[in-house]
Parts: sequence; C-alpha cells; structure tokens
Amino acid sequence: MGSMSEGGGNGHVTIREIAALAGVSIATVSRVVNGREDVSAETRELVQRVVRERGYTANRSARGLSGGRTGLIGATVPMVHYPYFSQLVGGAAEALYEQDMRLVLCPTMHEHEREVSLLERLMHGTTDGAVIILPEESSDELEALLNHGYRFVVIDPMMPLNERSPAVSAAHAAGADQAMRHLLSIGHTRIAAITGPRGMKATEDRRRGYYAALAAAGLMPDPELEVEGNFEISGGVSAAQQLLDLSEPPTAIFSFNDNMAIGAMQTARARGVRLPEELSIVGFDDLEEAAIVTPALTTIRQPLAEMGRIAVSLLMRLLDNQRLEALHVELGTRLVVRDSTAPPR
Amino acid sequence: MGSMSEGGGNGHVTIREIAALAGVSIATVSRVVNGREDVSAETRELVQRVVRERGYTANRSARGLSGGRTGLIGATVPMVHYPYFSQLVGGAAEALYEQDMRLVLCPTMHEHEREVSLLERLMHGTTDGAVIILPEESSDELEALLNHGYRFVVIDPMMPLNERSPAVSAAHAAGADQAMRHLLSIGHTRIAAITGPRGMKATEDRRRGYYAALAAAGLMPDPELEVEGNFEISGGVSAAQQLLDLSEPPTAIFSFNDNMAIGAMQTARARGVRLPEELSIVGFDDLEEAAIVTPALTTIRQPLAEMGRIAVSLLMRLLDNQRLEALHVELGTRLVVRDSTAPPR
DNA sequence: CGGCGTTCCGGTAACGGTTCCGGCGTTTGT
DNA sequence: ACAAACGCCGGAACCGTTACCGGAACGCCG
Repeated sequence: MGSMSEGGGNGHVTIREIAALAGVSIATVSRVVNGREDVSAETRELVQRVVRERGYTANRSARGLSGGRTGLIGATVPMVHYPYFSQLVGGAAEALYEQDMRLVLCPTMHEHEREVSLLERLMHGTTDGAVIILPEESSDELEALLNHGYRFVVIDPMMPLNERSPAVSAAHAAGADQAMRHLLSIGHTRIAAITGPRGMKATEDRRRGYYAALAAAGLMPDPELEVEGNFEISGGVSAAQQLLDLSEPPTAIFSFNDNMAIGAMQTARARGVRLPEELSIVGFDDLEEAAIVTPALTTIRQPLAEMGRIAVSLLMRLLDNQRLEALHVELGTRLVVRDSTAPPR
Repeated sequence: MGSMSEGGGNGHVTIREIAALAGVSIATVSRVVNGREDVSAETRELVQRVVRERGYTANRSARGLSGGRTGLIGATVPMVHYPYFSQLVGGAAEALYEQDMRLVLCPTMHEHEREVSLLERLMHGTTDGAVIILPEESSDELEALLNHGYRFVVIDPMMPLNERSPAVSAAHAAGADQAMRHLLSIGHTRIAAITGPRGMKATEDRRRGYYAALAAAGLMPDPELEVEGNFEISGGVSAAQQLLDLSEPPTAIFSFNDNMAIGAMQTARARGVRLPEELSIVGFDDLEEAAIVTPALTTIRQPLAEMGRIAVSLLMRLLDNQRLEALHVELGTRLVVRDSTAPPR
C-alpha cells in the first residue's frame, strides 16, 4: 500500500515515463506538476493519476538546473545544539516544510571565515536563499551579498544592520522593560544587570530598556551594578560573584539571558544566599532550562520558533520578488513569572 | 580582498567561463576541480588560479544532475529543538561539513506518514543518502528503502532492526548496568526503574541491563518498582508519584532518560522528600539540563554528537560502495556522578 | 623506424527538468 | 463571414556538469 513499494520501475521515475504513460508530452506533465493553469481538467486529472500511481517526484537537481529554483534554503547557525538556535532552526524548518521546501543546515562554529565561505557556496546554485542566524558578518559584507542578488533574511543580527537587509529579531528594549517593570513593581530598587558583550545589538537594546525602566521609576543607574557577561553560564557565575561582593549588593539581578541567569543562581546558591528571598533573578529567552532549574526562573520569553517561521515567510516573499513593506521586523516578548523573583526583604 | 567582491561577472561564474579564461576545455576544468590525476601540473596550476580569481564553485544542481551526486545528505528528525536530537544533528552536520557536504534537515514531528513521504522525496534525486534519526518506520519499510538502492544509516532505531540496515546507537544495556552498579555500590537495594514505552529498543535494552545488574547483586526484580514512562518530564512526575505512594517506596530510582529523571525530581521536591538523602536518582543521556538542575543529576552519558559523526562516516563509506565490516555499531556510555545520588539512610 | 602504451586533453552525449515558441481547433468580435 | 483571440498542447532549446570516447604528442622498445 505504501506508495514506495509500487513500481517494478527500477529506481527512479522520470517525467518522460509519466508523459509516455499518460500519452502526453513532458511539457504537459511539467505543467500539471507545477500547477499551471493552462491544462484542461481532464488532462490534468489523467496526468495526476499516473503521477500518483508511479509515485513520481520531480528531481530537485534537474529542477534547480533548469528553472533556477532548487527548493532549498540555507541556514547558517553558530552552533546547532544550543537550545536558542535549535528552536530558531526548528521553526524555520517547519515553515519551509509547509512550502515543500527544505532547509540546508550549515553550522559555522562561530567562525567568521567559515560563514563567509559557506554563504558563498550557498549562493552558487545550491540554494535559493538563506536564513542567516546571528551573523558574524559585518553589515557591509551582508550588503555585498545583497548586491550580488542573493536573497536572505537575518535573524537576530549581532550588529546593527543596514536598512536594506531584511531582519527579524525580538523586541529587546521592550522585553528588558518588561523584566524591569516586574522587578520594580514588586519593590526592588537596587537592580543589577548582567549584560551581554558590549556592542552586540541584543546587549545594547536591552541595556536601553534597562535604563529606560530605571529612569521611569526615577532611579539613577549605578555603574557598579552593571557587569558585562558573555551570554554563557560561566559569565553568569563570575558576574554574580562580582555583584555579591559589593559592599551594598543588589536585591535583584536582571540577566540579559537565561544562561547567565542560571550561572548567577549557581553562585548565589554556592554562597548560601537564598533565592528568591534574598535575591531575585530574572532572565531573558525562556529556554526549556528556565522551567526546570530551582527555583524556576522568571524570564522574558522570546518567540524563537516563531521568529524562525517569520524569517522564512519574509524570505518567501523575497523570492517571489515581492517588495517587502517592512524590512526589519521585531517580535514582541512576554514576561513569564516563575519562582525566582519575590519582593525584597 | 574577500573573494566575493571580485568579479564584475554578473551573478554566477560557470565552468565555461573558467575554461575560456584559462584557455582549456570545460572537461579539463572539471577534472581539476574534482581533483582527478590526469592533468599536467602546469595546467592544473593555471586552472586553479583562474578558479580562485573568479571565485568559481561548481553548481551543485548541475553536478547532481550529471554525476548523480548532489553532495547533500538528508536527515530526518522527530523534533529539531529537543536537545537530544539537536546534539545528534549537530554532530552529523559537522562531520558532513568536513567532507564538504551539507545536511538537509527534515523534521517529521513524530509523524510516520510524513517521514515516509519525506524519505521518498529525499531518495528522488535530492540527496545522496540519509541519516534517519529514531525512525518511526518499521524494519520492513526500511528494508524496502534498502532494496530501492537508497543509502542510509539509522541512529537510535526505535525498533530492533533487520541485519542489513546500518545503524548506530548507544550501548543501552551496558549503560543501564553502569547506572545500576553505581546505585548498588553505594548501598541501595530497593531500586526502582522508570522505563520508556514498552517495545522500544532503548527501553528493552536498558531494562535488560537493569535486570542483569539486579541479578548480579543477587536481587529479585520487584514488578511494582518498575513503571512505564514516556521519555518526557511529565512521564517522570507521574511515575515518581506512583513510586512514592508505595507502602515501601524505593530508596533510589533509575530513570531511563534525563527528562523523566527531572520530572521525578520535581515530584520528590513537591512532596518534600529530600534529594539525595532520602531518594537517589540517576538518569540517562547527560543532556545539558542534567548539569543545571538541583541537585545536579547523576546520569549515564551518551556520546550524542559522536553518534552523529559516526553515522555520517558510515554513510560515506556506503556511498563509496565500500562494504561495511560492522553494520550495527554501539557506542559506549559513561557514568557521570553528580549530586543526585547518595547512600541510603 | 614502426608499433604500442602513456599522458594529457578536447568534443560531446547524457542527466531531468522548465519554458519559450508555435500550431492546432474553437470561440469571440465586428 | 472572416480575422483575431484564446485554450490547450507538443517540440525543442537550454540550464551547468560529469563521464566516456577518442585523438594528439611523446617516449620506449624491439
């Protein structure tokens, strides 16, 4: 019954066989398969039946060669197995599947060089376009790609991007504001920030939100309450050490991502400071990890899978040569309150 | 300096242009690019220079059409963003990259139907072979693929596989034995098991290890200490509830994966049973999560990325038409002792 | 010196589609 | 009633590569 068990047809079925079987030309079969309109209903019916019977699928290479469309989209990712990235990729792959397209996965290991060469290969007839996640490349390099006529959209640009490159990201500043508002609303006034690396768009935007919320509450930012992290657990533990060593330590920490928040929780626990009674912590991302640590982490949810999906839908429109009304889209975030935050004592 | 900024060549460079520029035939360029031996050193040199200057890369579609090799490998995965799978995929993608091949990602959402149709498309000229992760398909269906001449290797087969299909998995039984030995060695005798779904190879093999270790310690398996889970956190919490409701609850739990172990930890905590003093828990997998929960989870490490790498290296050999000496390879596991296990009181 | 094997390279037929062009036969407009 | 338009379909060029076949140049040996 499985369609793959049918044919004595040795190996693969070609369009020519289908044409012969249906008694039409290959051009007609092609038209039917591609859903063109200029085929009579009965012919269409007939061809479709034969196609189904023999389990015919157009050879993607041939299609790519001829029509210029491969049905493949490249996706460069710094690291596949980081939850943050795999959620993005998952969303993108899923959206692509619905368009009967596939995703070609290209891990860059955070190496700029590798990303460049990968993109160059991708452009060259392998794929129709690409989703570039957290690009290592400069805005100029991206623009060069654009000028070569390659279609792509970047997710979560590391640096501020030129206006012409389509990009999707989370609303960093607004998200940071949500986090701060929560902390402020339950009574904290001495709130530290563990930021990301200086210069990254995500860092700077979230920092902006941090300042804005502080200002709105009539608080002055205190430089010693702001320490730079690396978006990894390790950065969280050392930042928290620094913070807790202060003569007047903060009562709450806003960590710019979940990883560092988890690191901060670890050093707090190691020092015997009780969470959340003595120290509140809020993260950013809402990875699966956030829900399983103790206490469960209050955090700002980024709709990662959704970002992946949106990216491909933008890309699809680009491939259809539609003008995009908005090149840069920012997705809203959501505060998820769990157990790592409480009023200060 | 970047090679992508060179050419006024509008768009893509073809083999014909290179040939013209170098004053040789396209056949020769093809030979050079593919590293064939029958080209004189000077000609090779010349062609390589031109290739480098113009930033030429062979069009993969054309190559696929002509030579039958696309340089693409399909990978079907139940769910991209599960850490377990993304680690496998990451390893595979990385190994593929080193061979200058790429991975085509195909999420199946655990749907059998979808997996079948995906595989069928993949076979049909899109890819040279596939890595099938945790296949939903029966051994017979896989064998049918084999008979169609499609090359693939499966990772972590869900069901016992026919002898002809190459497969890589972890040494489930041995791993379970390691876990049990650890628990036994620190003095536990009443050890429960939270298993996976009945019938799955991973479940049955690990159960075998569980029994074997029990037997080796002169212990009889107690049916009420064995409860079936679903490999998700939810399964862990309900299984643990059942276990802790026993008139004589276990002093230790061996969970057949980390997710369920984490679930079990959650219910233990919810009931106020102290970990690890009153209850020891050991998991299986060693996901990132295992290290960050409280207490940190003692578990059996599966070399997931390595499994992905091994799978592609097997696949490569298959594509080169080499006979494989061993069709089924099992990778060893390792006990990682953390804080969730302690001697019984 | 002729025959033969090597080495190196060019010509060219596939590969399996898509798409343009043109040709029927039938309807529509005037 | 005749031209124009349209619906539907077949023929064939073309996409960029690889692989096969054969030829030229050269060296070696008998």
